[in-house]
Order: sequence, then C-alpha cells, then structure tokens
Amino acid sequence: MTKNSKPTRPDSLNNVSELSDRAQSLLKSLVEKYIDDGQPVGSQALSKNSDLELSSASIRNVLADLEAKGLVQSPHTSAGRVPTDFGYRFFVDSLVTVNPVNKSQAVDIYNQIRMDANANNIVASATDVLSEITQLTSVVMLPRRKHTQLRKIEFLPLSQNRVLAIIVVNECEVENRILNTSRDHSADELQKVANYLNSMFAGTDVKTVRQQLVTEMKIAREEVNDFMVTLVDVADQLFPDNLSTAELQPDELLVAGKTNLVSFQEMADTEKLKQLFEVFKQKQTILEVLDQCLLASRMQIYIGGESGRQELDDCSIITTPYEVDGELLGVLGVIGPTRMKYQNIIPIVDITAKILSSALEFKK
Amino acid sequence: MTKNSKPTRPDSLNNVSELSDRAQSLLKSLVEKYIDDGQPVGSQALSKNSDLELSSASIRNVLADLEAKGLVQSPHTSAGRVPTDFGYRFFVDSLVTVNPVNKSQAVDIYNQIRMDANANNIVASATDVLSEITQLTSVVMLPRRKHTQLRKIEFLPLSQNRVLAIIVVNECEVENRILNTSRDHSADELQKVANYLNSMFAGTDVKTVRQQLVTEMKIAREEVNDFMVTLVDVADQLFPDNLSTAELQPDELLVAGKTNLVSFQEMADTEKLKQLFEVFKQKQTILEVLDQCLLASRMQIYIGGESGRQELDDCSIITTPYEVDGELLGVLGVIGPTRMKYQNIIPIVDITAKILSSALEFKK
DNA sequence: GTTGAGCACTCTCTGGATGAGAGTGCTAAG
DNA sequence: CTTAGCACTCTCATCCAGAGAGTGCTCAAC
Repeated sequence: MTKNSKPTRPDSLNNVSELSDRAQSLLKSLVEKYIDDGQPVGSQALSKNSDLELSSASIRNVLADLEAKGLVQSPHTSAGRVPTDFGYRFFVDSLVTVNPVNKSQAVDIYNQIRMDANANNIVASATDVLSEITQLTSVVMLPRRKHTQLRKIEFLPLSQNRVLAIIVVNECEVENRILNTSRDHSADELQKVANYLNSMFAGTDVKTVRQQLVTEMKIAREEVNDFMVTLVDVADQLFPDNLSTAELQPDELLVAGKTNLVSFQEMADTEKLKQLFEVFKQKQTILEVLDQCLLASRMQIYIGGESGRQELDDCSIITTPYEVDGELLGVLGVIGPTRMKYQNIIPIVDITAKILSSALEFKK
Repeated sequence: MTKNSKPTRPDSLNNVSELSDRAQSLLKSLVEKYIDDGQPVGSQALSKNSDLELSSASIRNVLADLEAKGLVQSPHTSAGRVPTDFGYRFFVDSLVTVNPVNKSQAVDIYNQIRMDANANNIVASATDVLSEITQLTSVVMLPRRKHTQLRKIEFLPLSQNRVLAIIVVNECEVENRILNTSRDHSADELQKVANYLNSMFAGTDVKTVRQQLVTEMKIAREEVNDFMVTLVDVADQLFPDNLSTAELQPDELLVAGKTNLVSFQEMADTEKLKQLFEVFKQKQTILEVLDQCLLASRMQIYIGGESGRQELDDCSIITTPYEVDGELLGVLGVIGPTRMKYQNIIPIVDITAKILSSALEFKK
C-alpha cells in the first residue's frame, strides 16, 4: 500500500521521528482503540489494551509526551486522549497495518460492477459498490475526455421534424440524441448523410469534425441541394462550434451513499450533516480536492483539516486515480469521518480503483 | 385540484360534518400557522392571527371541541394545539386553499426537465426537478413496460468476440448492450443478421421475438450455415426466454433529494433519519405505496399513519400518476414531514406530472 | 533513571430542586 | 354567547451537589 506526502504539516514533524518505539506502539494502540469506540482513550484502558505491560502511570508519562508533540489531545482534563489530525497522519503514514482485501471480497466487487455499453455507467456502478462496501460516501470524478473519436453515426427519423441520432464514439460508447430539424427529412436522405459522415469522419476527433466539415463543403460548393440542407441541418446540432474544452463540467462529479454519513456519531449534529450535504451539492469543493489527487497521480489521503476546506474539517478523504492503458482517466474515493477504519478503507479504495480500471479496459 | 378518498378514517368522521363555520375557520388558521412555525398553536396566538375577532377564551372553547373530535391535540397541558393526522386530512380535503402554480414557475419546471432519447432519463430528470422545487424527497415509479416494440437493431463488432448491439424500441428509446459471442463475427455477417432481424421483426413485441425466431428457423432449417450460427449466437443474448413479466423490478423506483429531509426539525433525531433512509434503500415499502396510487389512477395523499407503514408515520406522501396517450405509465410524488406546505406542494406535484406527461408525449 | 502506587485535583455528567413562562379549563359576570 | 379572571399544570432553563473518570505530580522501590 503506497502512502503519500502531505501538503501541510505541523512544525513538530521532526520531533516525531525521535518518537520511541514505546511511544509509537502506544500511539498505534490509542488510535486503533479510538477508531473502534469513538471514546477518548485513558491510560488505564491503554494499559490493559496494549501489548506492552506497563502501568497506567507510566503510560500517562508517554501520553503527556505525545500530547506535547501534538499527536493527541484531551477534550478536557478528566477525559482520555484523542488523536489529532496530525496523530492520524502519523498513524496512516507510519503505523497502520492495513488489512489486505481477501480474494472473495475482490471478486465480489468485480461482480457487482455492472458492465455496460457506456463507460460512465460502469464508473457510476463502481461508485455505488464502493459506498456500499465501505459504508461511507463515495465520490468519483468522471473521465475528462480529451479525445472523443467518432466511430459511427446513424439516424432514425421520428415524427415531425425530429430525428434520433445514434453516435458511437471511442471504443464503444453510445450516445443518443434527439435533433430538431428545420424540416422533415426522409429516411433516405438521412441514410445518405449518415453514409457521408461515416465515410468522411470515422476516426476523427469529434471536436474537429465541424471545422473539417466546413472545409469539405467549400470544396464541394457547387452542388447545393437537398443533401446539403439535410447535412447542415443535422451537423449543426451534432457538432456545435462552441465546444469550449477548458470549462469545468459540473457533471463530472458522481456521489453515492451520502446517506451513509447519517450513521456516524460525529454527524449527530444535524446542522453539520446539512452543511456536508450542501458541499456535495455544490460539487465545486469536492472537485477541487479530487483534482489535486489527479495531479498527484497516486493515492492521496486528506485527514481532517488537511484538505484545506473548512466544511470538511471533520472528514477524511481517501482518493486514488483510475486509468486505462496507463492514461489517468479520473479519480475515485471515499469521504467519511476522520475517525474511519483506515486499515480497511485504504485497501478497499485501492482495489476498487484497480478493478474499475480493468473493467474499463476489458470493455474494449 | 382533485382530492381523494382515504383508506382508513377515524369514526368521528360524521361529527366533523357538523363542524361550525367558526370551528372550521379556526382549524384552518391553526393548521396553517402550525405548518409555518412548527410550534404548537395556543389560543392567544390564534386570537391575534385569525380573521375572526374572538378572545382567547372563546377560542379555547372551540379548541376543546376540535380536540374532542380528534382533529387537534396538545403535546401536554401547557402547550398549544397541534393538528392530528385526522386534522390534516380534514384540512387537505375541505379547508386548504391551494396556491396555484404561476405560469413562469411552470415554464421553469418544463425547461429544467432534460429532454433525452431515453424516456427513463426524462423521468429521472423530472424527479430531480421536483425534489429541487419542493425541497422534499421525490419518488417516481418508472414505467412498467407492457409492450416493448422492436423498432430497429444494429450491431457493431468490437474486439475479440464482443459485439455492441444497439436496439431501438418503441418510439425512440435506445438501449445499448454488449454481447459476448462464441466466436468472432465479421461486420458483414453482423450486418446480414441485423438486416434479417429488422425485416422480420420490426414492430414486433420484444417478448415474442424469440418464439417467432424459433418458428422461423424451423421453416428454414435446411440452410445451416455461418449466418445461422451468428443469428443464434446473437439472438440468444438479446432475447432471453426467461423474461418473466410479472416480477417486480427493484429498479422501478427512483428517489431524488433524500438529503433534503435533513433540514426538517421533525427529523432532528438522527435515528429517525437513518430509519427513513433505510426505507428508501429497501424500496419495497415505497413501491407498495406508489402502487396503490397507480391503482387509484389519480392524485393520492397519505398523511402520517395513513400509509399504514410504521416507518412513514411522521411523513406525508403526495403522489399522482403520469401518463402518455391516456395510458398510465407510472407514479410520481413527494415525501416529506407531515407538517408540509400542502398549499404549495399539491399543485406542484400536479403540474409536474402533467409536464412530465406532455414531455414524454412530445418526445414521440 | 525507570517504574508504579498513592493522592489531590479538575472536569464532565447525572439527577433533583426551583422558579419562570405558557397555555389550559373553569367560573362568573356582562 | 362572550370574555375577564384565576387557579392549575406542565415544560424548560438554571442551578447545585455528588459520583466517576482521568490526569499530573510526588516519592519510594528496583
């Protein structure tokens, strides 16, 4: 399991490397116990729980150290200790022993991902599966398509000036669109147009079809006839010229399992839940975080405030990119409370991304 | 706005018809005020609020009556009154003055419904719009298709034994499926099969294609060749023989805006929210309720316990069927707390169903 | 110097007591 | 029939005390 370096980090980082084995072991026990119970962990509990045979008094000394280093804190004097964001970070980077995904679970994930003629649907189903298994909220940034190769185009006349266009792009993604035409076109006319487009533009990038079409038409200017009218009519709607490639599509984000968050005690405050749901609705914040992961090209973990978004302060985000043929397509991940089972979640996110990648590849 | 008769009703129904004008007017004010504030309404508040010029003492007398008839109740001695389910029922049936949807709002709804080549997508987008406008959770039962007429079929060879099938059914609904074939088929072979299927079965109900295919093949038994192999190979997957028409598809339910429920004070209890989300996940309960509405063929309103599902006791459900060409296709509606703005929600559900119906019709 | 028992201290949480506030039902007079 | 007046009831916020949990510190033992 690969870990990652972090954007921001307390100054105390250097001190941490000096942590004694005992302190590390205790921190690990503490974090694991806290993740299990959600209750601040006291010295007595640790003395019973940890493998080290130490009295609570000795443990208290170590805990005071850990607190001084900013790895744990106590909500108040008479409560136990709770990991800080920084404590979780150290845990995830250096202490955690991940539970490897067993084979049957992996097969399970694979089987639950619904194969479909449309890549987006496959990704969407992977999102569902991930949220179902982790019982967290899962998010996916959909492929930004740089190249959309036209493969085949077909028309089907409907009633009254309406034409159904079926467009196959890339390997086998099908898109269906209804076109409103300026006048009725016969099946025959449409067939001719389809034949023309297929022969001329199969294999061309969709974005450039329009330009090439204009060029072609200048050459063949003489024959202004029904065929041309139909062609222009149809092509205008299929290949608009205002395709701005840079703009961030708001539809690029998929979210599944939002309602899973309701089960967490840290979300008992309805106001917090509401805020979080609002973040998912706005999409922008999440997209920015996912974008960072895409840039990093490998698993990223944002713990609590590390994402730099105040709304996500109590959440951790585990993301990892998925790819086809070595090309990064998008990012998939989960969002849950900072107190999540990193041991289990990290490998599940990892394997799901791999399975998704292979599913997308296989589809070809 | 049409109202509807109810499944269960308290015995006190008859008494209600004897309600004085004053009592009715006060009940109306009370329900409206409670819907606005969510606070139990006292006699003083009512005396200031209602159009009737009455002292709080007089109003107390009337309220005692209403309580005796089971229309209102007080949470405790020193709180005001709150409508009972039965009180809401009477309000909705006889007292409410609905706020008609203004034209611009209707146009707005119409514009937000995304046109698409697939009817299900249109319905899904209507669901989104409805939840967005009402700020409630909206649900839709998708069309149960009795007849699925094959219109056109087309194949596209992919790599290695995989074929993309594009099937147009009914008016213009496109479905894409990837088939795993027993061996590689050439584009030519596939074209022939497509031509054959199109010429033989265009206009036929998909469910009967298989049977007819068997019959046809018996007649043309002599020519067992590549063509036949391809045909059988492909048709087997496209038209399986185990289409049981009766079974309830779990995918028939769409839900949008679940997270809107978080905003309601009656859902402040996280446990309740969780339960409710569970109901949406199970789907079965909601589907049963929607089914009742489909049977009734017109707007149905279930208030609180009227739905007969304990999990929905604090919720009201407003549903109405949508249709194309007079044929009922499915049911659309909203679910929210019993204390919802019936005045506004009822007409919005109504108009959305109408707009959806016309959108589906127009698509043809 | 590391360990751990002992102890005073601090803080939260719970339950009971108290008083203010809101709304009621009843009575009696207009 | 209406309504002012009043005693009554119940909730809610506040306060207080005691129990419980966990800490830091000290000091003796190894």
